[in-house]
Amino acid sequence: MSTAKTFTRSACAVANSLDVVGDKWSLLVVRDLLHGKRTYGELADSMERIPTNILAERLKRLEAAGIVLRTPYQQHPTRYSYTLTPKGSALGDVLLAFVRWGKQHIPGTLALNQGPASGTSAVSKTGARRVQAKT
Amino acid sequence: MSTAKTFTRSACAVANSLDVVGDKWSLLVVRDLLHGKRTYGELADSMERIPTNILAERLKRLEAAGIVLRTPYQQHPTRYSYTLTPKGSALGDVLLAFVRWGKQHIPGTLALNQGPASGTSAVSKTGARRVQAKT
DNA sequence: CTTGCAACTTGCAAAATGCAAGTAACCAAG
DNA sequence: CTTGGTTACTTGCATTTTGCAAGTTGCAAG
Repeated sequence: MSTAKTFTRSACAVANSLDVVGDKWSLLVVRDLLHGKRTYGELADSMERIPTNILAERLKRLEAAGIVLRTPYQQHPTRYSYTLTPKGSALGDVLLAFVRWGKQHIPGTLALNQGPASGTSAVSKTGARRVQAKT
Repeated sequence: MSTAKTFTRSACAVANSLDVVGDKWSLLVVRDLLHGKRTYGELADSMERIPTNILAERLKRLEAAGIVLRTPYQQHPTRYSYTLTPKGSALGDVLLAFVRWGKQHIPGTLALNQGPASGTSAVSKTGARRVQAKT
């Protein structure tokens, strides 16, 4: 039998990848997890201010897809921490491709490059002028 | 003045890339254009059967974003052909990253690798059984 | 017993998606 | 000159997905 799924759209790897992470938020959550964020609250506090209901739903979907892992890190008020599985970390290459494309073709955008475990965090900018971060 | 846009969500290159191509269809259109499809009809006949209203809207958005170029290829009933700009072709790297990730982590998916201009078209498979490519 | 988190859930209004059908411009037959 | 075919879209909804705000739960501290 192997894993013979019936694909929703086609057998194309791109189409099926997009069915999992092809929306405006999923990859940003993965980005933040790669950056070392662990708790729901940290994820909700991202620059892009993801709505909390969307965050909750995405975490469930990503967990169901085997991309994130949810584990309790505290007992009494049971709280969970979110981390990436190997499958999730592998999306780093996709993120990288987006970063390179964005930096080269969307003036003013920048990238926070994360070191997988090292914690190195450099900022690189592109074209244009300074951009206002929110106060 | 340069190109000082106000970003909708943040200055992050990933976030802004996703604002342009972060949906389930845009990158599939780019994929097909990389594969050499040129006309509206050819694009509409993709494996994934994109609804025509969505295709029309995406082509407009991608054109507005400087990713595709619309040029008339015939006069009397004026018909247009769609091609990728350099900015659009550069998305090939993102597509490639998705292909690699999908092939490695979504069993059964496959990739039609396109040669940018060479027309070489090899098929590589992952896991599962053989899948029918279009004739 | 009232606050104050942290982590979600719920209630809609608004926007995006998808399916089916319709339209427009032109050509070729009958 | 009327019918039919082709290509490229547009239009009309029904359904689904967003997004904003506010509410809920578990527990600890004052």
